[in-house]
Amino acid sequence: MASPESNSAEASDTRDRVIDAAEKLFAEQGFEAVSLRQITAQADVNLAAVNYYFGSKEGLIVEVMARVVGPINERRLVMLDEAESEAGGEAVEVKRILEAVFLPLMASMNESEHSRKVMLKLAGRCMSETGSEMPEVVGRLFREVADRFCAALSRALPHLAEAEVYWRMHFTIGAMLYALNQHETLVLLSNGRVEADDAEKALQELVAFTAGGLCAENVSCGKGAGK
Amino acid sequence: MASPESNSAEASDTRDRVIDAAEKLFAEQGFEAVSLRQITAQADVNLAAVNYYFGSKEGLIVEVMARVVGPINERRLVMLDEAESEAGGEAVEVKRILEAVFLPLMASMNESEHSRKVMLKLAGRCMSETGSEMPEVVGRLFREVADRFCAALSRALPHLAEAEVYWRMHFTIGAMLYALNQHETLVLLSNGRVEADDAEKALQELVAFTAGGLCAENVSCGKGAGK
DNA sequence: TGACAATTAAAACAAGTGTTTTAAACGTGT
DNA sequence: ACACGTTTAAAACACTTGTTTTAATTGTCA
Repeated sequence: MASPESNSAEASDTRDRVIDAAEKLFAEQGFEAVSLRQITAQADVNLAAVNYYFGSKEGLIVEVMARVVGPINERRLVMLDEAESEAGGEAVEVKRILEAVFLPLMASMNESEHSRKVMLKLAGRCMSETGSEMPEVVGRLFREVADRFCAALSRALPHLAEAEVYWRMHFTIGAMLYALNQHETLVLLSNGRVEADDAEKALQELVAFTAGGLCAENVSCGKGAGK
Repeated sequence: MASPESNSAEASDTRDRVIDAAEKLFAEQGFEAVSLRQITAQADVNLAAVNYYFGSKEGLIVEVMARVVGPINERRLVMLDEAESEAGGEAVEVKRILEAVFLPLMASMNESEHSRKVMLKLAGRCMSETGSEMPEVVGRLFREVADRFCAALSRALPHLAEAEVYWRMHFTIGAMLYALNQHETLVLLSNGRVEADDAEKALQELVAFTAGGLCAENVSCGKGAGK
């Protein structure tokens, strides 16, 4: 009768193995595409363990996402705090805001060996899936960071109307997620001119592009202005 | 024995109804999430009709995608052709290249009444789904346009290395698709500061942002340059 | 009208899903 | 050593999926 979820301190071997396997498989194939039987087979664990430990498949998804995205968002807020206190009362410059968004994600990719592509695709997937495919609980994990960074951007870009800040922040997220999610597509499409696994370069390009987009005053650019 | 797919000229009522229903449902819920029973019920048609006319579910997906995305890509190429011939031998300016990418999509949203959100979500979905969820045939629909626009951008942005053009084009696509796919999220997140269904404004903001990103030389911007 | 093909309809199929149930094994504290 | 709660194991359940099969119906041309 007692729920196994209540004892959080005790480490169950099979419980962790389930989460590890789920993280890997979710990253590779998406939440819906992966079956509990795949997960439990990968974890070398009985099928019923998932419903025993997590209540349901959705419960497992929430657990996995929280473990992956929680630390990243924490570090994002820390970096933004640091930048804001360094700036005193002044607005933080756009470049630093963007780095506070991107760096923690990139860093967590380099932490563990296998986590590189896992985190990458998982993070990308977590927002490319819409509505019903994505438990609302997971969405809530991002609400706080989104609000904080929106406020910071508004201060850094006072020449933009409030709605424009939201638009551009939206585009920024899209650029980042698509870059993560479809990285292989880029490597393939560029015929090797873009190297795989060059996280350094990716971050550099991403910051350059999104900063340029966020700070843009108008669209006149390159060869002469429009007629 | 004869395959019904061979007679393309004849218009079968139920065949069209299946495609219409599938387009709507795929747009709302994604390719995998929609079952053939949902589609045939919506179309008021027998279940077996799908396999009869399209061979399989994947065959139906290809048909739907081709019908939606084909005309859009054709118009994109036409607009790029026009811009290039207008420019003579000169490079087309970035703003016009971007409009050639975005305008046909926006325009097709305003064509038919119901197609607004349908096309929107469908187009967004067509690239946010990765690998196995997306038949390779559909991906091929975009190969030609991608190559043409990459070449145009390379000419318009000669100061960028080739790899950088690919990176930034990638980010551009990401911004566009995310804007389409997660538009409701933006409306919600902005607390009404961003209005729904304002395609005009969306295009304007998208062009401004992506042009700024594509043309960016460096990331110094806003309040003072980085330390 | 009769025959033959194209189309629609209904039912069944085989496989896979998440979940639940029922037992067995394990570990721990008395 | 015994009993009790926790954890694993195996099977079954109820349901949905895409696909096939089998029949009935329709339409068209000779």
